[in-house]
Amino acid sequence: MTDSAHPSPTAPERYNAKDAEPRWQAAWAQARIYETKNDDPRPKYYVLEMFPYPSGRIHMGHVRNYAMGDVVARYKRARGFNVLHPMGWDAFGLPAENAAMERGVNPRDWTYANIATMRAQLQAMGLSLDWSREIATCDPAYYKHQQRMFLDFLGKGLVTRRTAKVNWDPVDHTVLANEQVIDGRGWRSGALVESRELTQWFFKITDFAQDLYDALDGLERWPEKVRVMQRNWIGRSEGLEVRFALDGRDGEIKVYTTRPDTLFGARFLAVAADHPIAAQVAASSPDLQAFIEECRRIGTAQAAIDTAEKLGFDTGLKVRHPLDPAWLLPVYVANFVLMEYGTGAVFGCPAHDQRDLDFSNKYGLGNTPVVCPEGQDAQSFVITDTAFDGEGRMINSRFLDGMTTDEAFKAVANRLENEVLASAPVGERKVQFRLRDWGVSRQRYWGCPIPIIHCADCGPVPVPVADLPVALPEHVSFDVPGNPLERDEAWRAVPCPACGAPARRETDTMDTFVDSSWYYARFTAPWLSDAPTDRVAVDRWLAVDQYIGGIEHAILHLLYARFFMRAMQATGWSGVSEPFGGLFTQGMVVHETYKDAAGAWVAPAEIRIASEAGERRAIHVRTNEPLAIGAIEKMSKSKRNVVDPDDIIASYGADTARWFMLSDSPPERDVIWSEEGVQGAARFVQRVWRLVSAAASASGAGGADSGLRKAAHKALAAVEEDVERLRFNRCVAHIYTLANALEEALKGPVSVGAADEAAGILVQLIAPMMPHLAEECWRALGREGLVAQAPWPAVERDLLVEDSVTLPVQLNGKKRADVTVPRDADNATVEALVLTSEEVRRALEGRVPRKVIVVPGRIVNLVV
RNA sequence: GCGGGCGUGGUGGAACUGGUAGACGCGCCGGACUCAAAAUCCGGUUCUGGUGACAGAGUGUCGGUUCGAUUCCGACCGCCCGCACCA
Repeated sequence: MTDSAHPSPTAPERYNAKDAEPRWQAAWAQARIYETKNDDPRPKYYVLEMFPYPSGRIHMGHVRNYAMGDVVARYKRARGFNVLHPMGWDAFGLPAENAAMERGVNPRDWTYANIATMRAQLQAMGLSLDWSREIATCDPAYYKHQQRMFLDFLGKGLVTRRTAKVNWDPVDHTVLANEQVIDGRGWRSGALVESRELTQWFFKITDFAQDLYDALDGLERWPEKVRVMQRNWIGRSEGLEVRFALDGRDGEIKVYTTRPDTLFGARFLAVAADHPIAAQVAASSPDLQAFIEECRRIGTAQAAIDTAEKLGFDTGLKVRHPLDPAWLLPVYVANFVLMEYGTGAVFGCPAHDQRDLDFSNKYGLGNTPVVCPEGQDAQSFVITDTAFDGEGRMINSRFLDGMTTDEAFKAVANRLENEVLASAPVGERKVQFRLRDWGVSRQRYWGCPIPIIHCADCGPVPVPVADLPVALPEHVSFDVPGNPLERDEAWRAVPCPACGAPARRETDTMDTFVDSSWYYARFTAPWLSDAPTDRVAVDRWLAVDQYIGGIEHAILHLLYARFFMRAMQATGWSGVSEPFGGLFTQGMVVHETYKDAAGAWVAPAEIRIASEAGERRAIHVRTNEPLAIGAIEKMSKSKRNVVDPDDIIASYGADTARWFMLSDSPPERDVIWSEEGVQGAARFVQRVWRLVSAAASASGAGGADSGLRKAAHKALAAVEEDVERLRFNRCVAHIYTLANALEEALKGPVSVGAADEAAGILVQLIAPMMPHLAEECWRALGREGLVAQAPWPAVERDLLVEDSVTLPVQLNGKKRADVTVPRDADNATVEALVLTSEEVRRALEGRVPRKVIVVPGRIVNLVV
């Protein structure tokens, strides 16, 4: 350091992150200390952050995510675990194709260039990653195994091909899974999705619906919020499927209901617009045909559903009530009935379902209340425009009258299961799920090819395993919209593996969520070329002990991965069914927004913060123009409130960025990135360096050092507890407290031993968060080797126990005094000491306590 | 509408299973060092009254349980998130 104009002989040098960080990164890489061996006998710990899409550059969200994971990895390593902490790239996806279309680059070249940039950025963060296990999902060495598993799943009946109504994204020109449609719009493009009938490959996630639902209860280390979301998405319900016979003609309509108890309240039947019965009637009714088309038109625009009125069309058909063949019910086609759920038909019970009531009131179908709330007089119980959907006693329901809703459910189910219509039971108990099968076909180039060959004679034929991978053709053009694979005749034309006749390859590729559904399993043995997984390795490492990522994957990725593990288990590629034992969803990185007088957004890099009359003001660096400070929002290009990690690392160093990320907010909440906060973190980096330097050169001949030792071990114990629970902001607070104590101690006489011990503990406590600074300090203290390899220090429990304890004394719940008592004094002794205390006697003003409550070690309350 | 969560100083947030509310950081105010700046250090910082020790009030609002409530219960107000014609 020679940049100081007036170097002081006593002032220690400033810590230079720019010099130290690359130096320690090189030292770690050279010692290969983060490379993990599968045969290491120590207990395993698998920590994983959701791998990034190589979009070009890392952003602050990545910094936060990976900083958290790295703290856990480094801490667990110090605690003696064999830690697996790998990194890879979720490398297939549309942005690569968009870049190809806009700039004429090859998607592969674009992706790998981004990977190179982002890998360098992650390395500059000093993450303790095992780069020897790096994988990219666009590598044929990866997706070949995915194709293999696709074929295995197909063999097990877990993959099917069928024609179905699917969500079509007109902007991205591809199909989307149900999970990828948010509020009727594509999750990436934001375009309103359209409904199209296409032949698609599906993963039969519904085969595991019950297990995926039940196993959520066992995921105790997942946020409750995510479990609730998955439960709702799977949407389990128990009910009865009831067959209604058509009157005056052959046929029946199947209805699924969760309320068979209300069957005597039925007033009508309604079927979906695309129900077969509707089509039959429409064949001879142009009016119904027009109505069905109207429903379809409205139905495609999901957003219209909220405002859409309940509309129906009377088909003229009648069905017989299953509990009374003489009772006829009209059949409507209704716009609110979904073909996709249940049987596509419902029976309408207006009194006990709001939607049915609205419909009934509109078409004058009336209602019959059949469930009377407890405590309500049955005679006067009338429904007008608010349906009653609670529980109660059955009324107007013949043999059910007087039963509870539960009893009535069972009674109806039992009777209809034993009633016969056309040689089959009228009713059947069924469990329904909202979850649909996962459509994985995507009409895009930059994805994993589906390993199927279509033959005119043999139909879809699996590609033989020996022929895998089905690799993407390298030279493709994007000058025409759509999937270039469809136009690549040289790639498409292949002989049928079954009969040898000329055939053509499947041109759809797999949803990129397939790629990310098993990468964590691949990390356990990524070098394997002849199989997706090594059973010994995958069974040993999984489940991932701590998975960290954004809440936006609560359903998508986290549900798909749970399915995929089960499918891998069914095909022998894993012995484990749950991929992630512990899940943590971190909050976003947000930032203030700034606008100039003209209303244009101004980036944080272009402003400085000044304070005038005690008020924060934003000033434009170049023009000195005052700027309006706007709302705090998620970092986004459109609001220009983005801070580039590279800039922060260049000016402050990675440790400062990591420390600030971890310090300011609880990790599950959003963190506000602020210039003041970063500067605070940078100040602390220098302060630690100064303190450690001072401790290293301390030469005091002893003194009252037990306070310092206590502070060090208290901080150590507290950090242990909080880092285990990922409460990094509290770890930071404990570390500050220790730094304050050390600084205080170094001002007076202190023993060299105590100062050295406390400084050593301080360095080890910061090491998981600020690894480079910690190494530099470790060396300054004269310790051997790398702090990254040093075992975690042991807490001396004796130091945590105080000999005497100062108890607050309350009078009627208000604190009036402090009284110091021996630690192990019994309640009577404490009471005596308190009552003789001068302070307490003054506060009592001669009154005698009616009651004395002593909570050992905590508090004393006197009631007067 | 249904489900989940949250309301604490100027600010981000602490407070273990009911036991000293505001730890720790940021900001701000005052001071020291300096020709000056940066850096650093010292003191203060919930509100009200008082020079002061101290007194009173205080965790969205109202009520309850308790010796004692940010914490438990009830009602209400506000905010955030998820789902939403699911039969």
